Amino acid sequence: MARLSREFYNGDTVEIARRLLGKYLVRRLDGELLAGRITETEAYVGRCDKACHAYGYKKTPRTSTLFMAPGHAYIYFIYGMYHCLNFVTEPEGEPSAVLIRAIQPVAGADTMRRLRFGDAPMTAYRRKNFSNGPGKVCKALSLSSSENKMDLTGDTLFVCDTLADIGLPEIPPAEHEILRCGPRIGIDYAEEARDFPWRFWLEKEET
DNA sequence: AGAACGATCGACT
DNA sequence: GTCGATCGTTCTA
Repeated sequence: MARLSREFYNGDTVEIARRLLGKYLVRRLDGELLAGRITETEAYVGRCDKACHAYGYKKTPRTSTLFMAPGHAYIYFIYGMYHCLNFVTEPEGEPSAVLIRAIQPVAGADTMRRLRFGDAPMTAYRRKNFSNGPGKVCKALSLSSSENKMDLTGDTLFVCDTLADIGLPEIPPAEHEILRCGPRIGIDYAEEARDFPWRFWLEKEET
Protein backbone atom coordinates (compact mmCIF):
# COMPACT_ATOMS: atom_id res chain seq x y z
CA MET A 1 0.00 0.00 0.00
CA ALA A 2 1.42 3.32 -1.07
CA ARG A 3 2.10 5.89 1.61
CA LEU A 4 4.07 9.08 2.11
CA SER A 5 7.78 8.35 2.45
CA ARG A 6 10.16 9.69 5.06
CA GLU A 7 11.32 12.22 2.48
CA PHE A 8 7.90 13.92 2.59
CA TYR A 9 8.41 14.76 6.27
CA ASN A 10 12.06 15.79 5.84
CA GLY A 11 11.46 19.46 5.09
CA ASP A 12 9.95 22.78 6.07
CA THR A 13 7.33 22.20 8.78
CA VAL A 14 5.01 25.03 7.75
CA GLU A 15 4.97 23.85 4.15
CA ILE A 16 4.34 20.25 5.22
CA ALA A 17 1.45 21.35 7.44
CA ARG A 18 -0.11 22.97 4.36
CA ARG A 19 0.59 20.04 2.08
CA LEU A 20 -0.96 17.51 4.48
CA LEU A 21 -4.40 19.03 4.00
CA GLY A 22 -6.61 16.77 1.89
CA LYS A 23 -4.40 13.73 2.38
CA TYR A 24 -5.60 10.62 4.19
CA LEU A 25 -4.53 9.62 7.69
CA VAL A 26 -4.68 5.83 8.04
CA ARG A 27 -4.68 3.78 11.23
CA ARG A 28 -4.64 -0.01 11.23
CA LEU A 29 -6.42 -1.31 14.35
CA ASP A 30 -6.98 -5.06 14.92
CA GLY A 31 -6.70 -5.64 11.18
CA GLU A 32 -9.27 -2.99 10.29
CA LEU A 33 -8.35 0.18 8.42
CA LEU A 34 -9.57 3.45 9.91
CA ALA A 35 -9.03 6.45 7.68
CA GLY A 36 -9.81 10.15 7.67
CA ARG A 37 -9.22 13.06 5.34
CA ILE A 38 -6.97 15.63 7.02
CA THR A 39 -8.73 18.99 7.21
CA GLU A 40 -6.83 20.99 9.83
CA THR A 41 -3.16 21.15 10.89
CA GLU A 42 -0.73 23.34 12.80
CA ALA A 43 3.05 23.73 12.48
CA TYR A 44 5.41 23.82 15.48
CA VAL A 45 9.08 24.66 14.95
CA GLY A 46 11.51 24.15 17.83
CA ARG A 47 14.22 26.39 16.44
CA CYS A 48 12.23 29.63 16.61
CA ASP A 49 8.75 28.99 18.01
CA LYS A 50 7.94 29.59 21.68
CA ALA A 51 4.76 27.52 21.33
CA CYS A 52 6.74 24.38 20.47
CA HIS A 53 7.42 21.94 23.33
CA ALA A 54 11.04 21.76 22.15
CA TYR A 55 11.54 25.52 21.76
CA GLY A 56 15.23 26.36 21.90
CA TYR A 57 16.09 22.67 21.45
CA LYS A 58 14.80 21.86 24.95
CA LYS A 59 15.23 18.12 25.39
CA THR A 60 13.24 16.28 28.09
CA PRO A 61 11.80 12.74 28.22
CA ARG A 62 8.65 14.03 26.54
CA THR A 63 10.27 16.07 23.79
CA SER A 64 12.82 13.37 22.94
CA THR A 65 10.38 12.17 20.28
CA LEU A 66 10.74 15.49 18.46
CA PHE A 67 14.47 14.85 18.09
CA MET A 68 13.86 11.63 16.16
CA ALA A 69 14.12 11.34 12.38
CA PRO A 70 11.28 12.92 10.38
CA GLY A 71 8.29 10.67 9.79
CA HIS A 72 7.64 9.53 13.36
CA ALA A 73 4.51 10.09 15.44
CA TYR A 74 4.76 12.45 18.43
CA ILE A 75 1.79 11.75 20.69
CA TYR A 76 1.56 13.50 24.04
CA PHE A 77 -0.89 13.57 26.95
CA ILE A 78 -2.57 16.89 27.76
CA TYR A 79 -5.05 18.36 30.26
CA GLY A 80 -5.13 15.10 32.22
CA MET A 81 -7.49 13.49 29.70
CA TYR A 82 -6.54 13.88 26.08
CA HIS A 83 -3.85 12.97 23.58
CA CYS A 84 -2.61 14.94 20.56
CA LEU A 85 -1.11 13.44 17.39
CA ASN A 86 1.77 15.10 15.57
CA PHE A 87 4.15 14.13 12.77
CA VAL A 88 7.84 14.84 13.33
CA THR A 89 9.29 17.00 10.53
CA GLU A 90 12.56 18.65 9.43
CA PRO A 91 15.97 16.93 9.26
CA GLU A 92 16.74 14.86 12.36
CA GLY A 93 17.84 17.08 15.24
CA GLU A 94 15.59 20.01 14.31
CA PRO A 95 12.76 19.30 16.79
CA SER A 96 9.58 20.21 14.90
CA ALA A 97 6.20 18.71 14.14
CA VAL A 98 2.78 19.12 12.57
CA LEU A 99 -0.25 18.75 14.85
CA ILE A 100 -3.23 16.97 13.30
CA ARG A 101 -6.24 18.96 14.49
CA ALA A 102 -9.12 17.53 12.44
CA ILE A 103 -10.10 14.79 10.01
CA GLN A 104 -13.23 13.73 8.16
CA PRO A 105 -13.84 9.98 8.59
CA VAL A 106 -13.77 8.07 5.29
CA ALA A 107 -13.26 4.44 6.36
CA GLY A 108 -13.97 2.48 9.52
CA ALA A 109 -16.43 5.14 10.60
CA ASP A 110 -18.47 2.75 12.71
CA THR A 111 -15.44 1.66 14.72
CA MET A 112 -14.44 5.29 15.11
CA ARG A 113 -17.94 6.14 16.32
CA ARG A 114 -17.72 3.41 18.95
CA LEU A 115 -14.27 4.60 20.07
CA ARG A 116 -15.58 8.16 20.41
CA PHE A 117 -19.01 7.66 21.94
CA GLY A 118 -19.30 4.01 23.00
CA ASP A 119 -22.90 2.89 22.83
CA ALA A 120 -24.36 6.38 23.09
CA PRO A 121 -26.70 7.21 20.23
CA MET A 122 -25.42 9.32 17.35
CA THR A 123 -26.85 12.83 17.17
CA ALA A 124 -26.45 15.78 14.84
CA TYR A 125 -24.32 17.50 17.46
CA ARG A 126 -22.03 14.50 17.82
CA ARG A 127 -21.75 14.12 14.05
CA LYS A 128 -20.73 17.75 13.64
CA ASN A 129 -18.13 17.41 16.40
CA PHE A 130 -16.97 13.91 15.51
CA SER A 131 -13.26 14.53 14.87
CA ASN A 132 -12.84 18.32 14.66
CA GLY A 133 -10.19 18.64 17.37
CA PRO A 134 -6.86 16.99 18.20
CA GLY A 135 -8.18 15.13 21.26
CA LYS A 136 -11.13 13.84 19.27
CA VAL A 137 -8.90 12.64 16.43
CA CYS A 138 -6.83 10.56 18.85
CA LYS A 139 -9.88 9.14 20.56
CA ALA A 140 -11.55 8.18 17.26
CA LEU A 141 -8.37 6.45 16.06
CA SER A 142 -7.45 4.87 19.42
CA LEU A 143 -4.12 6.69 19.62
CA SER A 144 -2.37 7.26 22.94
CA SER A 145 1.08 7.16 24.47
CA SER A 146 1.56 3.54 23.34
CA GLU A 147 1.72 4.83 19.77
CA ASN A 148 4.20 7.60 20.60
CA LYS A 149 7.39 7.30 18.49
CA MET A 150 5.68 5.09 15.93
CA ASP A 151 7.31 5.10 12.49
CA LEU A 152 4.95 6.58 9.90
CA THR A 153 6.63 4.59 7.14
CA GLY A 154 5.27 1.40 8.74
CA ASP A 155 1.82 -0.06 8.15
CA THR A 156 0.06 0.74 11.44
CA LEU A 157 -0.11 4.53 11.16
CA PHE A 158 0.64 6.46 7.97
CA VAL A 159 -0.58 9.03 5.46
CA CYS A 160 -1.42 8.48 1.79
CA ASP A 161 -2.40 10.72 -1.12
CA THR A 162 -5.48 8.90 -2.38
CA LEU A 163 -7.95 6.32 -1.19
CA ALA A 164 -6.80 4.08 -4.04
CA ASP A 165 -3.50 3.85 -2.18
CA ILE A 166 -5.26 1.76 0.47
CA GLY A 167 -7.48 -0.12 -1.95
CA LEU A 168 -10.63 1.94 -1.41
CA PRO A 169 -12.81 3.58 -4.07
CA GLU A 170 -12.17 7.26 -4.62
CA ILE A 171 -14.74 9.70 -3.32
CA PRO A 172 -15.80 12.73 -5.39
CA PRO A 173 -13.37 15.63 -5.00
CA ALA A 174 -14.54 18.34 -2.65
CA GLU A 175 -15.83 21.36 -4.52
CA HIS A 176 -15.78 25.01 -3.52
CA GLU A 177 -13.27 24.26 -0.81
CA ILE A 178 -10.61 26.80 0.07
CA LEU A 179 -7.38 26.58 2.05
CA ARG A 180 -7.30 29.04 4.91
CA CYS A 181 -4.64 29.93 7.44
CA GLY A 182 -4.53 31.83 10.71
CA PRO A 183 -3.07 31.88 14.23
CA ARG A 184 -2.82 28.65 16.18
CA ILE A 185 -5.23 27.62 18.96
CA GLY A 186 -4.49 27.65 22.68
CA ILE A 187 -0.99 29.17 22.72
CA ASP A 188 -1.65 32.64 24.12
CA TYR A 189 1.37 32.25 26.40
CA ALA A 190 3.78 32.05 23.43
CA GLU A 191 4.53 35.79 23.09
CA GLU A 192 5.33 36.79 19.50
CA ALA A 193 4.76 33.22 18.24
CA ARG A 194 1.13 33.55 19.28
CA ASP A 195 0.43 35.42 16.05
CA PHE A 196 2.32 33.19 13.60
CA PRO A 197 -0.24 32.14 10.93
CA TRP A 198 0.73 28.49 11.17
CA ARG A 199 -2.71 26.91 11.44
CA PHE A 200 -4.13 25.61 8.17
CA TRP A 201 -7.58 24.27 7.39
CA LEU A 202 -9.93 23.44 4.54
CA GLU A 203 -13.24 25.25 4.52
CA LYS A 204 -16.28 25.35 2.31
CA GLU A 205 -16.25 28.58 0.36
CA GLU A 206 -18.82 31.09 1.59
CA THR A 207 -21.42 32.18 -0.94
C1' DA B 1 8.42 16.50 47.58
C1' DG B 2 5.33 19.88 46.06
C1' DA B 3 3.28 23.03 42.84
C1' DA B 4 1.94 24.98 38.49
C1' DC B 5 0.61 24.32 34.08
C1' DG B 6 -1.37 22.71 29.72
C1' DA B 7 -0.98 22.45 21.31
C1' DT B 8 -8.67 20.16 25.09
C1' DC B 9 -13.31 18.99 25.57
C1' DG B 10 -18.06 19.03 26.80
C1' DA B 11 -21.56 20.74 29.87
C1' DC B 12 -23.78 24.57 30.98
C1' DT B 13 -25.64 29.90 31.34
C1' DG C 1 -19.82 33.03 26.04
C1' DT C 2 -17.83 30.62 30.87
C1' DC C 3 -15.94 26.96 33.57
C1' DG C 4 -14.48 22.54 35.69
C1' DA C 5 -12.46 17.96 34.91
C1' DT C 6 -8.13 15.52 35.49
C1' DC C 7 -3.11 13.99 35.62
C1' DG C 8 1.49 13.58 33.30
C1' DT C 9 5.30 16.62 32.61
C1' DT C 10 8.28 19.95 34.07
C1' DC C 11 10.30 23.06 37.14
C1' DT C 12 11.65 24.65 41.78
C1' DA C 13 13.91 23.75 46.02
